[in-house]
Amino acid sequence: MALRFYNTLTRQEEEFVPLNTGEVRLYTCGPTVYDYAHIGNFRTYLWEDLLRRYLQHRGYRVTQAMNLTDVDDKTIANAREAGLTLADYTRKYIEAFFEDVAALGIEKAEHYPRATAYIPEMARLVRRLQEKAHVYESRGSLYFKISTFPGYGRLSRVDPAAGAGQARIDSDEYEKDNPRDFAVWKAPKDDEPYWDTEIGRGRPGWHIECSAMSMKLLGETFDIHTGGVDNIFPHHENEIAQSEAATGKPFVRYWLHAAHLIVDGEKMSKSKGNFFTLRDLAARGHDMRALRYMLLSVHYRKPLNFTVEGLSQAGAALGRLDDLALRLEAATPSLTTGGGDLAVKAEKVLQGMTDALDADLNTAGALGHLFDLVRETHSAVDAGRFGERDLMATRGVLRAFETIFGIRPGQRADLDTDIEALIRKRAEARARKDFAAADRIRDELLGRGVILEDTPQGVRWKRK
RNA sequence: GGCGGCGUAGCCAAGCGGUAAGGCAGAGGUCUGCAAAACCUCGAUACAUCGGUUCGAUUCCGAUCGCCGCCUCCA
Repeated sequence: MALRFYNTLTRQEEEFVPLNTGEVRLYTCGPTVYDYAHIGNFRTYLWEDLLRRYLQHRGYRVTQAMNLTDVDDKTIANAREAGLTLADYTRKYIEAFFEDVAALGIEKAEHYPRATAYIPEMARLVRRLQEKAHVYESRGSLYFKISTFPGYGRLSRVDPAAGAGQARIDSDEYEKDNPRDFAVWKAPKDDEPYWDTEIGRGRPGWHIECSAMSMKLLGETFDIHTGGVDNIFPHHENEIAQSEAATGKPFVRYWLHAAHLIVDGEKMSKSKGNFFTLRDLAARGHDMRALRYMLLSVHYRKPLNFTVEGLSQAGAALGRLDDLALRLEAATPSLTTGGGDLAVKAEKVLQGMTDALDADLNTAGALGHLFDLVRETHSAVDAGRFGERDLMATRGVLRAFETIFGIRPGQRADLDTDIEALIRKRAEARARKDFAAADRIRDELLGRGVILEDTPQGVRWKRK
């Protein structure tokens, strides 16, 4: 089966064929570093991580770029408020972003271009647009004239001829010819950072950043560009206009967009008090692995309703995978030869998972197949129908889950030596049938977050 | 107002023309010193509502209701 993605450009699921065989160039819209990223942002970043991992699993070499927008209205305003230079202010949130990325187990992209490091490239792109008469000046700023780009609106399906809706009626942006024309270069102001470039002094517009950096790092036509649905218009529409107007080439072949995360059924917002950063959740003791599992278990194009109950359900589901992995870690096959029924099942499950993920990254479908195998594996081990081949095959499926979903089943912190000593003491107590003493030790360990399970093969432990 | 998405058991969530995967929670049982874990059994005359197309619709079409989003440099 072929890998297929839903392409926003065509509003259809299409077979994925990269420009160069075996290689995928991927641009994922990253954070504006004016504050901590919230879990809605990470829903998107996590899905992009899955996309990257799955492409790799399918044998593609991936080159990914994720921008860090470190100059825009908000970063400038917040830096001023904090009494810091723009660079000092954004550094803090760039560092925080990478801490969060690490906490969630997101693979690093090949490139994290900062907007302020690509100003000359942006100016050059604007220059090209000027040369082709796509840009006009107004009050010292440069605007892209959308009427000069016939394909405008193809991605978002907005009608460039129609007015921009009632929302902007009272805006004072009357210096534009058309309300939907957008700034590619902003006039310098005394109290704002600015750069001297070949097109003069000023700072870049938001959209030009992504066009300039993506084309510089990935080429003027590349394979996949992603972001949240809110980016479809105006950001990505404008990127297409600028890039294709400048180069005369198709900009991006596949546009993929993730639906939003909502909290308790409502849009997340600071005023509603339902706004969570990763740090908020970690501080409340929530498990980042469970969060990762939860955010990945819902198909990326469906709205995801985040609730604390949902997070704990995700933790419980993940716990089942952990339990299986721990059991397999300790397992000795009951049949050194023979068995093999489960190995056959495992092959089918792996195929089922691949088919599901091939179909526009259907993670929920893939997990359904995985849990079929979980149940049947336990069943086979219980029944003693479990051979060497079965063990290998089952471990193989768990490894595939680990590389694709970025979650390692059975992962646990190491035991302290004094906890190990307690576990041994309890085993001795049980051996002499001193169950009262054994239970005391078990309770004590539970209080320290260690759960014990007595199995025919001996004591197993895991962290709560 | 324009454009787009979503509505499946208590909760989460696949499926998208042939009669409802999976997870969590719950009930009963097996196993266990007791637990835990695991396994077995049990759950939607039914997929928001109402029409239509069809031999047949959760799946296609239309309408209605509800929710979410974009149209303002919010993933």
